[in-house]
Amino acid sequence: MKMTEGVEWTAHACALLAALPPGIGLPANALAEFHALAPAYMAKHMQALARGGVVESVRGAGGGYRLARPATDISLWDIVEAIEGAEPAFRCSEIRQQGPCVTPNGDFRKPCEIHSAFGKAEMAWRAHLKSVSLADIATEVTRKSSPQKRAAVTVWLQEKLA
Amino acid sequence: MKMTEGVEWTAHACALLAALPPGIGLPANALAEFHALAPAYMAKHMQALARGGVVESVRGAGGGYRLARPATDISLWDIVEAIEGAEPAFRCSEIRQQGPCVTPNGDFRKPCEIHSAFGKAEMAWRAHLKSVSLADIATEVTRKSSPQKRAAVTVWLQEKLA
DNA sequence: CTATTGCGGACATTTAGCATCCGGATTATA
DNA sequence: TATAATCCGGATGCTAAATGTCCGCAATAG
Ligand code: FES
Ligand code: FES
Repeated sequence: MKMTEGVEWTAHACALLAALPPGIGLPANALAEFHALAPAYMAKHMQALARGGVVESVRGAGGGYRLARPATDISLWDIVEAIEGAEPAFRCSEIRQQGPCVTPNGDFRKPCEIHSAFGKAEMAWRAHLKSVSLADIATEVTRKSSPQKRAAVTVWLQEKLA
Repeated sequence: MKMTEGVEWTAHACALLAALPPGIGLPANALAEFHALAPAYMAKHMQALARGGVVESVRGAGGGYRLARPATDISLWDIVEAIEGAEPAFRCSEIRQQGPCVTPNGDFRKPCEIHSAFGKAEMAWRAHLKSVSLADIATEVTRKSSPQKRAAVTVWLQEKLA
């Protein structure tokens, strides 16, 4: 039950993009640099985000990644889905259909109780992630950060966007 | 984000134990046989359940595993915790403390928004699993199974408990 | 004493995650 | 038009974890 590191990486990257003026983006290299992450691997993750429709890519000089939608319309679940896929963590291999006591006319149309319990738990998890938007996160992070921090970020951004 | 197969294996094994008369158990071999699972690996998982306090082990001839508590007091989360551990799936490596814009007096006592959002989602997931007991599952499974199936299980159990 | 059973460690195999690199395509800019 | 910046997808290697087996030891019932 471990989530890929890439989720933390890309969630923070998206939070940074969400703090930018709408339509403005950053190249993958800059997004990696901002959190001191491996640039090549970050690039891979950003490609996955683009395939998942969370960000848009702009190729060529001056290009980069920007949010594909307003930050209010992007949830943490969208990011998880793009990076990890939509497969449930609990994978049922229908072991109830195996063994010495399976009856030939066994009725397996009804879902397994265990399977559905885990399914519902996972839906609760997803629902919570869907309820948190990038805008929520970006505003909270900005509100909580010190003036020095904000200034440092502004300077860095001006250099990167120049 | 994948859960170990062992959770499905042991959850079904515990459901079987919950259907037995209180205090009665089965050896790991029988639990594996019932769902046609790899006996040696099932034994490993049952040891983990015992370490986690979900089942009790009885050594020696005629021994085996039985539930450590009434089935109403054992939840699916107890099983997940015993097999997978209590570590959250989302592991924050505090990447916000890295990069060119971190201020020396950065205040990282406040939790990261992203981190806490994932933490809350995971708590919702656990809460749902904690709300489902083995007794719930065992009664539902028994209720839904056909008379032939119940008869086959009874015969098999008599052979194993003899 | 012997057969049964759980316990823990060692070990091998397979799979998934982490990370890098490269060639090709696209585009702004000089 | 030439050049540099940038994304894209695939190939590749490395590491960690999950999967699965085996063995010797300890406990216990008969
Ligand atoms: S058969 Fe897969 S969870 Fe029950
Ligand atoms: S620093 Fe780890 S989730 Fe924000």
